This record gives sequence, structure tokens and C-alpha cells, in this order.
Amino acid sequence: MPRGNGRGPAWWHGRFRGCGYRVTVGREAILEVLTKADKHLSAEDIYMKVHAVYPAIGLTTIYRTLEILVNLGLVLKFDFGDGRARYELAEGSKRSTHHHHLICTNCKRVVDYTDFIDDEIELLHRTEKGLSEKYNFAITNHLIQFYGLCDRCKKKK
Amino acid sequence: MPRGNGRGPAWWHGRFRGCGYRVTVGREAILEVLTKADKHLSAEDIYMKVHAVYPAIGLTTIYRTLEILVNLGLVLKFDFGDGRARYELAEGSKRSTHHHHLICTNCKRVVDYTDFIDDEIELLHRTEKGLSEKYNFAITNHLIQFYGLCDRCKKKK
DNA sequence: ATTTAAATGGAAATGATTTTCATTAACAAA
DNA sequence: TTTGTTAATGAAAATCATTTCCATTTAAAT
Ligand SMILES: [Mn+2]
Ligand SMILES: [Mn+2]
Ligand SMILES: [Zn+2]
Ligand SMILES: [Zn+2]
Repeated sequence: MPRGNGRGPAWWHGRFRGCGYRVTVGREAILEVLTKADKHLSAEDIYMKVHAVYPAIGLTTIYRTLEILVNLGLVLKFDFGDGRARYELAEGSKRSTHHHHLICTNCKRVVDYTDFIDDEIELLHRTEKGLSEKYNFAITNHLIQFYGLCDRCKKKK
Repeated sequence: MPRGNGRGPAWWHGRFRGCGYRVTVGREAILEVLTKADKHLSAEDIYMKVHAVYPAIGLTTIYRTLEILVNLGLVLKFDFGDGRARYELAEGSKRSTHHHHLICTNCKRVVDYTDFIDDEIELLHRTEKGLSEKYNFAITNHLIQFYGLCDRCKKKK
């Protein structure tokens, strides 16, 4: 088992320092919050949780750190259509598996799903290969979201 | 062939009036611009094109009209990651076929593609059906985007 | 032509995110 | 451990796409 990839607070330190970034209290706190999160958090959600423990850390730092994490591929940034970005740990990070999203266009609720992913993944790879060749793109990732009305919102209408 | 669904400037009038909306010069102009567009336009792109012909029409009207068109399903709204929404006619409208997008994360170029769509569509339907049942969502549409480096940007790196 | 509510434009407001800049802190080197 | 270099930071201000307000105009039913 690769060192630093399992338990312990520092699984991402190496990746971070390797890119010339410093490990700071704020960054530790942000990763901690993301690791514990069970929902899709906005920058402000993260700010509030971090602020509860480290009141000195500002919202600006949250944004700056998230940008780095997204660029490193440790965190994924999503737009679920409510005007604020949402963040979650990427696959390969601890608490995370590759999944897609189901979004209620009415109440903005988001469901993670991994069902049917086998077929999807397979087709995705085929599609990516085909597209790469035809359009000369080096494809690195994809976004798949389904929209509709959730259980509750369906009833209300 | 259903009347008003082919040529002519008014193919959407019925749909529009049917929902209690009035047909105005501004709205005609906006639809006209979208129909002629060969790229993905931002609200301001549309504003400038409309403004060239009808200087009296304001940006606010562009936004308001686009919102209606999106709600009616006549226009699709996309986020390609550059901070401004992009719009294009939806499938079922004149110049438009269902397609997905390939986005360069470096220069933000966007490629429409319809290749491999047959397989995708088939899997999509199966996935939608499965998800609908399992999560009790009434799925209405989906978003599929691939990200990577385009031809040019690949070389530069 | 008259009537009435919907549509409009321009200015102001909003609000998420980014930028600026003076200060602090990480950490490599001594 | 102390020091020096430079990245990181927070607070406030700026940005900028989109929304809201409200007085005026206009589509279209009568
Ligand atoms: Mn998720
Ligand atoms: Mn397109
Ligand atoms: Zn809902
Ligand atoms: Zn490019």
C-alpha cells in the first residue's frame, strides 16, 4: 500500500509540495473539510466550516486554495445551476469514487450515482477515443449530468 | 408537414403565444440572431448583433427573453467555464440537431459533435430509465461535455 | 380607437469571484 | 535555532455577469 495514500492527514502533502506549494494551516483545514464532507460544498460552505475552527482564515484563501486543488486534479468543481460553484474531492482522493450527477431543476437537489456506470464508462472510453482521433483533442475528463424533477418536486406539480 | 414548423420567420410564434407571451420586435430579433448563429453566443454577443439592427433594444431584454426561451425549451443554455452563459437553439428548432460538446480547457474553444451519438443516445436512454426508476426522478434532459486540449493548445505545451 | 396587462430600457442593485497590497508565515539554508 | 527569501494571507476594493426596480411603452384583445 503506497505510503501516505491511506489514513493520516497528510496523504496530499507530497503531491502539494512536489508542485512547489507550501502546506499551510488553512490548506490543511480546507482539505479536512472536503474529506469529511458528505455533500457538495460551495466556497462559502467550506469557509464557514473552516471558520468555526480557524476564524482567522478568510474567504479569499478558500477560493485561492480551491483553484489550486482543482488544477492539481485533487478536487472537482461543478456548476449545478444555482449560481455558485460546488466542490468535491476527486476520484483518487480518499472518500471519493467516480460518479455522475442527477440534478433537480426545481429544488436544485443533487444525487450522486454510480449505477449503470459500467456501461457508461465503457462507452465513454470508446467515445473519447473516437473524438480524440477525429478532432485531435487530448481528452482529459468528462462531465455528465442528468436533469429533471426529483421525487418531492414531482408530486408538488 | 406541420404549418409554421418549416421556413418562415414565425415558426415559434404559435408556441410563444400559446404560453401567453407576446410577440415583440425584440423577441423576433433575438430568435433571428439565434437562428442565423453558427457559434455559441453569449447574452452580450446576441445583444450586439440585435443592437446593430435595433439599437433601442436593451441588454435586459436579451436576458429576459433568453430566460423565457430556455424555459420553453426552444433554446439551450450552457456553461463552458469562461464565466458567461452561452446559448444555442435547441433540437427541434430549425438549424439545430442534438449534439454534445468538446471543450478546450486552455483556449475555451468548443466543438459540437454528433459522432458516436447513436451509441450514446441508446445508452443514455437506458441510463435515464434506470435512474428514473431508482431515484424517482422525472428526467427531462442531460448534459454531456468532454474536456481536454485542442489541436493547437496541445502543440503549444 | 380604447383598454389593460405584459414588455421594455436604463439605472441601480446584487452577489459570486477576483484583484490589490501591505503583512505574515512556511521552510530552506545557515 | 535563527535567518532570509518568497509564497501565502486577509481585508477591502474591484470586477462583471446577471437581476431587480420602476416609470414608460406597446401588443393585442375588445
Ligand atoms: Mn458528487
Ligand atoms: Mn453546441
Ligand atoms: Zn426537487
Ligand atoms: Zn485550445
